[in-house]
Amino acid sequence: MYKVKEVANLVGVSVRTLHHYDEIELLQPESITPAGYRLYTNQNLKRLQQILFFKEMGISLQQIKNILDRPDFDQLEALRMHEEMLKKKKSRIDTMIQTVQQSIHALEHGNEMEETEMFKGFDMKEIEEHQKRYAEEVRQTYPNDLVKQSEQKTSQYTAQDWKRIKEETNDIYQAIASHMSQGPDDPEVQRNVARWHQFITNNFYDCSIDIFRGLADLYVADERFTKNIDKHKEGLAVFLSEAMIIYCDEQQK
Amino acid sequence: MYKVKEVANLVGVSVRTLHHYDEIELLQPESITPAGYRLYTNQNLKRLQQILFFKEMGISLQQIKNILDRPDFDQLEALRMHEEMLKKKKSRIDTMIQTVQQSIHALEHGNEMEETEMFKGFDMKEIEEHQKRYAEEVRQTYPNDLVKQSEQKTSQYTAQDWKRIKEETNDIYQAIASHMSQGPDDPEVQRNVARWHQFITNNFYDCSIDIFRGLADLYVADERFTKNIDKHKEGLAVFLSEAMIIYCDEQQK
DNA sequence: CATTGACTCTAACGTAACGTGATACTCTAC
DNA sequence: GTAGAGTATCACGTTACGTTAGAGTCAATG
Repeated sequence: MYKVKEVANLVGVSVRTLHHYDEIELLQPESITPAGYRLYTNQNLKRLQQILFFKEMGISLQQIKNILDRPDFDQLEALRMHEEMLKKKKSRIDTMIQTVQQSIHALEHGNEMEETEMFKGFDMKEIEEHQKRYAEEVRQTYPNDLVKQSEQKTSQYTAQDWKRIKEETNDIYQAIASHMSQGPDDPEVQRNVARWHQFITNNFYDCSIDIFRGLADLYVADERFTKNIDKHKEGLAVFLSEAMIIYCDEQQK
Repeated sequence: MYKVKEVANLVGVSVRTLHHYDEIELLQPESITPAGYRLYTNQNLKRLQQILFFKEMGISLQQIKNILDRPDFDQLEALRMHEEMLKKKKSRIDTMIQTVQQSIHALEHGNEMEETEMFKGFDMKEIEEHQKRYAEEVRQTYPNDLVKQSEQKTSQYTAQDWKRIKEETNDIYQAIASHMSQGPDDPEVQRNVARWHQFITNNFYDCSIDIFRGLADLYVADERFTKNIDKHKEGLAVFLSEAMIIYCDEQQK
């Protein structure tokens, strides 16, 4: 069992960082003493290691939380991707070292470098590509059979069907959005989440509770979803996601 | 001559980044078209290269500006330090790669890693040390003879002298602080900056205009100075620095 | 010559991930 | 018993842009 400063020293982060991670429920201590002190275990440290690897990859803390909270999170697979990413970062730094050495050489010999040569290595494109790909893999939640089921159903939809679907979607989202101040476990919010669940099963595919839970993650993990949902109301995606998780917890009692 | 998007593409930064650098006077385009378009030259690109190297070192944009604006900025020396820093970053990533490989190995074989082993490489201490040392070297503005002159003078000061010096310092700072809203070129502000200049010469060392200008840089480049001065009023260090530079420009006309 | 799409500008709000400082309680070594 | 280190919460501040909006500019095209 470790106290907060012990963890901070061991790992090389600040106490404030650990407090922050606790606040956002990214890394919550295993237990709390009567005085309110945080106590961390080896299990916490393992999760913290993963967090730091993901951070090194440039993944946001919210996304890291979503990843680590997934029931099907594959630690070994994640470690392999971390290794790949670190090798890419190393390669980028190697390129930058070459650039700086060529810059030194050019300066010492009064030469001019090509513009494209001057900036080799700074480009974050390759790393950002990797981040994107990883995020893409992480949010690949749909089993193929669901995609097929959905495609089978929707391929027969008329424009009228889509209009109805869009209207009902808006209706449900607005109903949930208008109760954001009541909290995600508000009965009215939960009623509409149930509507949403039923709506997906009626119109797209058989949506089990586990799949619905995965969808909740997706709404915040995939910024395209987040953006789209937040068009109804700022912050709705996070709120809806939380409400869906509460709903799933209730259904699975 | 390049337009803003051309530079952005060549270098791998965003247009917004270049706008931002222009706004804070870190990288100002060589010229502006009648339509207000920014035009960059090869000289701008060279400075941008330096900026990106310093950014890679984790130096703040304000500090980068201070460094690059110094008349005695040594580009070759800076490039050498960039190389050194990049090698340290590479070394850190190598350590992290080893950590992740050992983590994979431990997981595959059902072993437990030592806590200290789990977090090797994450620690930014060595890199932060390097940043600090670099910042230290950058703000080493005092020639040794001034330090000696100051030490010679102040070694004879009594407690009464120090009391008087402290009071006069406070007096000058308060006078300047109370005119911050008037702008750094306000006559009253400039009068007190002259007082400050004379005060340093009277009490510490012969303070030439160039040295005074260097001191102005130091007040914002060295966060210990910044913090100390800002105790009088938030933002006073930056304001005083600007006022001192205006004063020096006036003196050197 | 008008149009259009890409590019450019300024302005301003928003954001993530903490740092920092204040205040008060807790714990442990001396 | 005490002092210093460690712990808690709270809340404001910060950096470095991203993003959006609205409007002007430019060059290719029909």
